[in-house]
Amino acid sequence: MADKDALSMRDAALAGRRASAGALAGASSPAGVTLTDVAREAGVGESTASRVLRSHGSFSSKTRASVLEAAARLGYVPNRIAGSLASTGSKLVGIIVPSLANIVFPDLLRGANSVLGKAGFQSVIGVTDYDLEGEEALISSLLSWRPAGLLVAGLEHTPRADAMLRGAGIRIIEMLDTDGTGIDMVVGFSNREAGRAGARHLIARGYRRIGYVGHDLALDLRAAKRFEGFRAALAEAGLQVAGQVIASVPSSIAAGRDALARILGETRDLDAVYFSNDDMAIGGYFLCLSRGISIPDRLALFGHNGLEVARCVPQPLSTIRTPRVEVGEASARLISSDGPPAVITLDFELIEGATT
Amino acid sequence: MADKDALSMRDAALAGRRASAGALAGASSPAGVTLTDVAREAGVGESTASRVLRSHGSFSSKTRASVLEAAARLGYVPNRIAGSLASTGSKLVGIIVPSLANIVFPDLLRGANSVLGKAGFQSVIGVTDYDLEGEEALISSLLSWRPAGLLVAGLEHTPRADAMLRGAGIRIIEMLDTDGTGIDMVVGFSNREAGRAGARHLIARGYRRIGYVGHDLALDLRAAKRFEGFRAALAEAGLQVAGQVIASVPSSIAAGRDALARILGETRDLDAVYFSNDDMAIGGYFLCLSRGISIPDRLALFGHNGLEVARCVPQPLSTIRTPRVEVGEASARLISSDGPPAVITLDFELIEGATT
DNA sequence: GTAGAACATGGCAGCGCTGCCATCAGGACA
DNA sequence: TGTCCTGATGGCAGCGCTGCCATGTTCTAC
Repeated sequence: MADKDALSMRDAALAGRRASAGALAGASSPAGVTLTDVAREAGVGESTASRVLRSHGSFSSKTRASVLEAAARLGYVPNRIAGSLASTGSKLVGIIVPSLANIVFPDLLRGANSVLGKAGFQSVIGVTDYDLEGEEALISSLLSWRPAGLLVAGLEHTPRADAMLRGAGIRIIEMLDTDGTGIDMVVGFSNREAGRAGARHLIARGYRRIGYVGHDLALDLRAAKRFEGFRAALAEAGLQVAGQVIASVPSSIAAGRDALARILGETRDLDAVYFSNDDMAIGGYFLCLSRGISIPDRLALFGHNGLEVARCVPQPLSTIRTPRVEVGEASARLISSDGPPAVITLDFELIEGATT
Repeated sequence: MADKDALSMRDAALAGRRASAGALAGASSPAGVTLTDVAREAGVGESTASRVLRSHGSFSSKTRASVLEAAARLGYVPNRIAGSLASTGSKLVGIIVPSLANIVFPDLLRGANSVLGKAGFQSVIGVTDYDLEGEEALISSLLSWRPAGLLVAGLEHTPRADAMLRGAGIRIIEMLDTDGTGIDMVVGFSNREAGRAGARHLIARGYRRIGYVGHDLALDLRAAKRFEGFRAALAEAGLQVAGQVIASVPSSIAAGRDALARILGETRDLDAVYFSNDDMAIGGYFLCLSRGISIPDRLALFGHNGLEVARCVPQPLSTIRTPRVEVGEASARLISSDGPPAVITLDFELIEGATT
């Protein structure tokens, strides 16, 4: 099927090139065609044309045909700015994420966007770079587009951002974190529990000198919560973090590799390392490969997220698969819901790979 | 100007902080505060309030203070829908990409979004899933928001999409591909040349039985162009593709791993494999690690994109670094440019890793 | 054959803002 | 002292569409 589609697409595309030039030349103005023009051309009233183009209300099939034809002939492109103003409700949905550099957030976006698209919404994105002040500015900016709803990653906001969200009068969905109090709807999982699960897994496998390798926790609040849960679970088992290195840069494979190198230099006899996420862990894994450190015999590695690369390395990484796409999808579905505020907790899954 | 705008808004926002809590309770509706309300509250005319809030035109500093204070007190959120309609020009920019699953496109988005954000634009995204019909629908949908410009990945479109783009009367930037004819502005690099460069590199290193491992070329038109260039360069050297496997799924690490396994089964004595991109190549690399196939002695690998993971594996992948973020940035900068149509070619860089 | 419902349609007032024009107070200048 | 210019301000007509209401028109049931 894919092949056939693609083939016909290609033909279509090629044909288009040739034909396009002449077509629009006839139209008076490029994007300046209004509903009034269409109505006049079709010989009907504005309201009727509007009804036909929105398939809303009643009209005869003859009218329908002539309006549609007129619209096509003029190359009419509806103006949703005007439509939204008139109907006071914009089919836009704002999505705010801290970063696009980590595949986690594109995954989230992907899930949300696919559901939103099908429901006729348009996603407007904002990237905070893990800066809550920036988030505040984005919220204010997005709100000015009078979106139908707002999806925001995380539960932490500045006081003003919080106030704006509460006062916005639209559905607000906070994503990826259930450790805290939400404003309206919350969709995610407990990072604290994820951290505990990782720790318990390592403990159950008999590891006792467990180190932590992380990235900037002051910025990545969810990673900080995992670390918290991780430490708590160690404490419950009478253990403590045997050593830690926290890179002061965003998480990345290179950062994980370098940070593991550092912790191995600083802390003797580690038998396992818990990483703030899979990017970092995979970096650690590569370091071990390079140095010939035997995994998991001499060192066990545990990550978080369940990225594809972590599943595909020769020894699949032990990690926790998080339902990122699903969180996006579920969040998007809530935009048009009218129920009371609620928290939706999706399960994460501990993957017992070959690195523990 | 953009900066000044932002500044005054910010002031307003800050002032609002303090007052908001109590004020909002008093305001009739949460987001229902209009410019008229602010003007009345401040004891000035609408136009004056509008001028102050946009830092546009002249007004006394006393007026400025009272308008800002009134806006803050009422928790005013400007309505850009109305603003855009009145000024016939929205600060929205549409960005259309084929996918979010491959980090290449989030990278592109990231570059574009960072520049656009600073210039006061809001990104509206659309994901086509590599489907040109879907792209057409998205273009039509995005155009209805009367964006200031549209960034689209790729040069190939359906005839209708092509016509819509040409007739939109806004800046259209086609990205990531310069092998073909653009509509307005084009920012990217030659995938064909990238393919040739890869082939020439392998040939120069003495490889002669070179295979190709790719993913669905009917969908990923740029990968197809690379393959084309790759074959052309081989032909110029009197060689041909020694064998090929094209996965009928989107590119992924797993797909690359499996496809390399297949080609090794099907084609004897390959000494190098050119992959459609780094994801696929890294999958191949992991297969070699698992099977103990010595790289590059028994098999050389070459990818495309220069992903982080490819740089961090024990033997850095030989590949071509593509300026994805830069393409996004450059494209975004063109949105507000008013020059004539042009093509901006950014350089890719061949990285001689350890796998060739 | 006719009331009443159900369909079809057009007119028009906004949605909240911006852009243009008109107005008016001062100061510079001859 | 009068003229002109500049700065500061308000009034108001739309931007293009939707929602409501009014006006036919056709159909159905008795």
